[in-house]
Amino acid sequence: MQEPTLLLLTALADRPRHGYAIVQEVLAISGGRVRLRTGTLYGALDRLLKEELIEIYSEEAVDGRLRRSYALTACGRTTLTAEAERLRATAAEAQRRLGLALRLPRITPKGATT
Amino acid sequence: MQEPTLLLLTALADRPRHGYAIVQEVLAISGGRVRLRTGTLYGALDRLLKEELIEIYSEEAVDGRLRRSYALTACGRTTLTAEAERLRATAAEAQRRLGLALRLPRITPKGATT
DNA sequence: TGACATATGCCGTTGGACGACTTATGGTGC
DNA sequence: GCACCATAAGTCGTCCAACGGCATATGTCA
Repeated sequence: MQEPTLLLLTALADRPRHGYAIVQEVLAISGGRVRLRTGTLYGALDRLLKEELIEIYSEEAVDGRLRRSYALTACGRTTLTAEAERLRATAAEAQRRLGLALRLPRITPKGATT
Repeated sequence: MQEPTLLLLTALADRPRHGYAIVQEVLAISGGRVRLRTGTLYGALDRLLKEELIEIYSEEAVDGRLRRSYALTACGRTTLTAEAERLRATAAEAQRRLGLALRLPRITPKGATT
């Protein structure tokens, strides 16, 4: 699972949200770093609905325009929990290894002037 | 940055490694979950060389066959550090939100028999 | 009136990951 | 002696998630 998808699920973790609110929430979660494109958003929503990780929570007509809100399914919650744990472990291992780094002699293959 | 790439950089975080050793290391780091295909590996190595996140550390001829080993550059190390921190923060936020989950009434949009 | 936020959605492109394949050596077991 | 697996490096075509751009519509504020 890639970051945009994971952030999307995270945005639904505390409560259901509609499309535009998801974009705002992902922006907040990621500290302004990830601005979901609507192409990514609705593509991902369709995919996640198909995979039954999310479901339509409500459909209201606001000014004759459909407003859908989406929620995590139980399966989606389980998946997000697992993904978050996997991510945490991967990040921890990377940080551990960065700390372990050996101070190796720097070989300069092309005879660069060091 | 996607997971395979991040794991590849992580595999180089403690010391230089050649291609096959990277595959083994990524397998270990990920707890047997991620088996890098050689297509992914050499594609990523080429890309990361171009981006100067990694460099060729040594080239020895073993039995007339070239064996290259790759190392993180300073830039690669910085990037990996940043990516790991970003990942850690994302995972933490997901876990926090999973804990925050509201117990909302379950709306069953299609009149499903609960 | 024009700009911007809110809000939903489609479509074509791109790029990273993937699966399958090739080549080569050395060791282990039958 | 031969088959099979581990080690080792690499290519190529495909696929799909993400992306950028676009269309559409309403409400609000200057």
